[in-house]
Parts: sequence; structure tokens; C-alpha cells
Amino acid sequence: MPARSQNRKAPEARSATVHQVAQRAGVSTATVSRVFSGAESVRSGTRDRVLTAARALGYRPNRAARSLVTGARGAFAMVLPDLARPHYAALAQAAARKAQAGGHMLAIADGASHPDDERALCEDLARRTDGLVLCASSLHAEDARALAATAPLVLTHRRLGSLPAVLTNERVAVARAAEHLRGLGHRRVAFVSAPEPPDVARERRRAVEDRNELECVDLCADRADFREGAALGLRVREAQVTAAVVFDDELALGLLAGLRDAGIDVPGQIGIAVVGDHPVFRLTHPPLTALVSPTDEMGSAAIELLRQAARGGPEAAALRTVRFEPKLVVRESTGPAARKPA
Amino acid sequence: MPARSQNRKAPEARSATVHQVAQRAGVSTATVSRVFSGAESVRSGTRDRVLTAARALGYRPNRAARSLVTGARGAFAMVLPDLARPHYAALAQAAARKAQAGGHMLAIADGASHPDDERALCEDLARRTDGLVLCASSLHAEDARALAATAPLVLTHRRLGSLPAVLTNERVAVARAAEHLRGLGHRRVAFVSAPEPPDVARERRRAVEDRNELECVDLCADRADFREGAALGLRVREAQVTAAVVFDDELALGLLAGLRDAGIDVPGQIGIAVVGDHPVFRLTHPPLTALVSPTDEMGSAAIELLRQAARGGPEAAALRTVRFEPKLVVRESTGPAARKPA
DNA sequence: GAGCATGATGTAAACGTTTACATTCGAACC
DNA sequence: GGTTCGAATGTAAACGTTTACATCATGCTC
Repeated sequence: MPARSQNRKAPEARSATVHQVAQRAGVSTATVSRVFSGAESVRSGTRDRVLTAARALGYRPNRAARSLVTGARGAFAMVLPDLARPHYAALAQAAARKAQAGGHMLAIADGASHPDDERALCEDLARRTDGLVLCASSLHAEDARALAATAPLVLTHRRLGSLPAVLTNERVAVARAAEHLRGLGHRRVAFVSAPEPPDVARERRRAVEDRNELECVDLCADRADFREGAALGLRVREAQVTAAVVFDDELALGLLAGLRDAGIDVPGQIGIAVVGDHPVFRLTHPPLTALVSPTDEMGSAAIELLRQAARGGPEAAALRTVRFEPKLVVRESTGPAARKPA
Repeated sequence: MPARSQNRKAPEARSATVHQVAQRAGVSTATVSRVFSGAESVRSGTRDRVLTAARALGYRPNRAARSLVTGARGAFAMVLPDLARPHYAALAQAAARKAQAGGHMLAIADGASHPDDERALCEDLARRTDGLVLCASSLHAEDARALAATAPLVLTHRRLGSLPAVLTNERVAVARAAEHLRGLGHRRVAFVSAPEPPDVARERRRAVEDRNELECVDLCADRADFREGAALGLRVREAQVTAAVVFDDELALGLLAGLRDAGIDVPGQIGIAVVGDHPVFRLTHPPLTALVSPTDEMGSAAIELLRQAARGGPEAAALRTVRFEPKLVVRESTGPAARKPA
């Protein structure tokens, strides 16, 4: 049931129209339209007359009318799992700014907990906007494909068929983390993550296996949140490792708390490196070593990709993937490997 | 220069129209419209025929066309200073969900650093949406008034004339903080804040003065960020207080870091209580005592107010202010007052 | 000076709804 | 069996743009 305004706008509330401007400037509506739509050729004298007439009347083109004929809606939407997580907030912030700079609005839709909810949500959004950025989407592959036929789509944190996507280079992340730990003398480390889209998991696994200089233990939390992370403390200890690489912010914060509660010294007994970013990493005790991706650039890139996809039409949304390389920020949660595992 | 799609949508890309549905169902377009617009009276038999015809054709009403005639745009916008701050992210999250539940989109616009930028931004948004939520807006009073004549407006974190607003009850916050500290034996405390809209500052001052059982020292940071907070450490020490009440998340985190760097024990020598909320408060060292407002409810309330204002028309946006009372969450950054100030 | 590009402008038909207003159709009433 | 009345439906005019297509100057070439 769509919310609708009961009362038709009072006539004075509505802005002037092309007709009024045209009349005042002594030209046709077509010319006015051309002036305001940009590129078309109109003599500079006429343009000026139109512009001053428009200014005098306080004219601003009516978006709805324009939409009706062009089909462009002047907005994008970003669908994300949880805006309360700083990483997504930062992504949304960057995307909003980029969209804004291009004259688009960015609608945010958060909390698509269930794949079916998300599908319905996206279908709706697809009709109201010019394209969607799906962050860490839970959509089924076939639903995503169907949706992509409807509206331009860009994914983040996940690959899906040949849809455009912005990703962090997991392989590089793993490599950097491994290199860092290896350099500190670690030989056996835990890789901690939450369940993730198959493509990401696969890529990470491959990256881990490629690097055979480290002995790896996989640990998988049920969910990517603080509590689960904290609960993981024991399992990490039992894994007989000297360090853990954690693939989620919250999980890492939880793990840190969990280890400290269990009386395990970080980094003395177990080191922690996080793949991710969170403003708090520098404030924790100890501050967390992290592999941070350029969130701002990623948000911006998502919009850029979306704009390209929108311009090319839905079908031209060919595979165009942008990968960002995470940067190693060494803080105090990693140090020389303990002589023997905790 | 608005971004526009170059290519007119292919005919098959567009959805079915009322006409096609009407024809298939053997009714007039008016009837179809009535079925989809909700309330109007249409016999259940006809409604069913329309509905099945619509389903068969995959019909979905065209928003732009509807907007054109009704004037409703089906979206709200939220303007906020910095989405990267968890407090605003949470607000946006709640607002987005609430808007979504009512069939609206929520556009976010962030980074209106300068009052003039913000004005231009808001003017644009006012024309694209059904109403604006302005969070901690930097708008000049007269600009805000002018804007309010244009579109429904709801403010948060600030009062402005008689515009609807959602606020935290500063007086209660101050009272609770004072009470808490007083109970722990504190007699002289610092009140730390960043420059703020005059109304908030005034209200806070009054609240502080009302409570004469505490000796108060006002400290004002140049900006509300971590760095400034950290720099404040010295000034707090010099103020000869046993505790500080900080009116901003980032500022508080900074102050905590600053004090610890200066070797001052928290809460042993100086206690800290924050008016605000941040998921990290529970993770810092020590965890921070805070007066938290129900951010979710505030975001939700903002949308609710906006919806009311939108329904009533711009002029009916009478004073309707919702105040939320912060709740005291005692953690470890406050304790018994030191014998003598740091 | 006729013919012809070329570029600027005008005309008018969409775009897909909603909604006053008119019409129809029964039923209820006298 | 005509009125009357109300509910259900139809008719058609907006809503404010954009944009094919037609028109019209204007200057250029031969």
C-alpha cells in the first residue's frame, strides 16, 4: 500500500513550467527544454533570454515529467546488510557523495536479512531508481540474474556471474597477511571467517593454499558478529596457533575481547591481524594490525560502474570488475611468534 | 548538469500500462487506476478481473507518471553531517527502515560541510523528495525557514523556530550525569563539548546551572573529533576536576586516549561520562560510562514526524517536538572521586 | 540568383497516471 | 411504474516534459 499525499498541491506551490518560461522568453517550449537539457544547439542569444526568463519565474524543471518521458529516474539505490557496521557506512558515505556529485540521489535500503526479502526489496528499488549497488548481497544467483535484466546492477564483496563488481583482492590480502606473519616467525596460523558467498570463500581458500609456507587452520564462526568472535577464543587456543587472521571486523573485535578475557596475551601468546577496517582498530587494546581496503574508493567505484552500466543499457552490463588491494597497517596486535602456542 | 540516459528505453523494457490492463480486463483506465490507488470504491468482482489482468501482463504502476499528477515523489531524504560517525549511521539505518516500511525510499546526503553547500543541497533535495530530515544541520535560521516553506522539514539534534524536531533531552542527560557523579563523591567536574547550535548550548547551560550541587567547569573543543579530544587531556587536568562529562562520542574517545597517554588513570584520577553512544564504548579501556539516547527510536520518530508534516501540507508543520530521554549506562570509566584532582 | 546544405527554432505527439465530472445501473421508495 | 438516490464505472482533461519531424532562415557554391 503506497503512501500517497491526500491533497493535490496548491497551484502556487508548483513551480513555473516550460510553457510559462517559453511565453515570457518569446520562444517555444522545445527551445526551453533544449536549454535545460544541455547539449542541444541553441543560439546563445536565445539561451540567455530563456535563462533570464526562467530565473525571473523561478523555474526549475519538473523531475517527474522528465522521468516520464526519458525513463531516467535520477537516483541510484544501495542495498546493504547492516548500515550500523562502519564498513558499510563508509561505503555508503562514499557512494552517496559520488552519486551526489553526478546529480543523482542515493537511496539506501538496509536490513535485507532474508534472501526473499532482499529480492522483493530490490525489485521495488529497481523500478524506482536507475540502478542498484548490492553490497554483500544474499540474493540467490538466479534472482540476481533476473534482476539484472530489469535494472543495472553492481555488486560489492561478491561476484555473481558476469555482473560488474567491486571487490577487495582477497588473494593479495592473504598474501600480505601471510608474509607479515611469516616475517615475524609465525609458522602455524588460524584463518577465521564467517560463512560467506561461495566465490569469496573459494578465492580465499585458493590464496591460502597457494602459500605453502604457512600451516593454516580454518575456523568458521556461525555469524560475523562480536559475540561469535568472543566465543571463538577457545577454539583458537585449541588450534595450537601463534596467530590468527580474521576476515571480519566484528569477529576480530570479539576475538580480541574473548582472548583477553581468557587471559591470553595479545600479541604475546597469539597475534591478531584483521582483513577489514574499523575506526576502532586504533583504539583497542592493543590496537589491531589490519589489512584495510580503500573503502572510499570502493564506494565511489561502485557508483562509477553503475553509471557506466546505466549508460550502456542493461544488456551491456558486461563483466567489469574492479579489485582493490588492501594495505597492511601494522599496529600492536601482531608481534614475534610465541615460542610455543598458547 | 543533470545526468541523463542517452537512449530512450526500448518499448519491451517498459512495463504494461493502465490502458493495456484496462483493455484486457474490459474496464476503463480509471477503474484500473482506482484499483491500484487503494481506497476508492470498486466492486470486488471488477477488482479481481483487474488484478488478474494486471498479473497476467506483469503490470506495475509507473511512479513517474503517478508523481506527475499527484505531486508525491515517494521518497524522503536525510541530510547528515557525517555518515561515518556511528551515531548518524544508526540514525540513518533506523530512518531507512521506517521509511521503507511505509513504502518510501530514503535518500541520504552527507557531507554538507558548509552552510551554503547544505542550503543548495537541501533545495535540490526538496524538489526531488516529499520531505527532509536535517540532522544536526548547519543551516542558517532564515534559510531553514525559507526551505520549510518549500518542503516538509524535520530537524534532529537542533531546534529551529517552530519546526518539528526530534531531540535528546539535554536537561535530563545533564541531570543524570550529575546525579551519578555526585553519588560517587565528585564535587567539581568538567563539561566538555564542541561548538554547537545555540539552542542546544543554551539548554545545556541552563541544565547545568540548575544543578547547583556540582561545581562545573566548561571546556570547549574546536571541533568534535578524536584529535581534539586527545588534545583536551591537558586542559582537563589543569581544570582540577575529578571527572568530565563529554558531549560527543569522538571527543570522549579522544579524551580517553589523551588522558591515558598523559599517564592519568581513568577512572582512578579522572572519571569520564559521555553523553552519546558508540558501539565501541564497551570495548575501550576502560569501557565508557555513557548516557545513551535511543538512536533507533529517534530515526524512526523523525520519519514519522516527516510523514505527518507531509500529510498536513507544508504550512501545517506545526511545532511538534519529540524528546528522548537518555539512559545511564554505567561502565568502568566512572568510579569514586579521587581524593584530590589529578 | 538558383540550389542546397546547415543550424536554429517551432509544432505537436507522446510518456502513463489520476481525477473531476458525467454517465449508467440498480434498488428502494412512494 | 416512475422517481430518486447512491454506488460503480466511464470519459477525457490535465500533469510538465522531451523529441521526432517539419519549417525556416542564412550563408555558401556554382
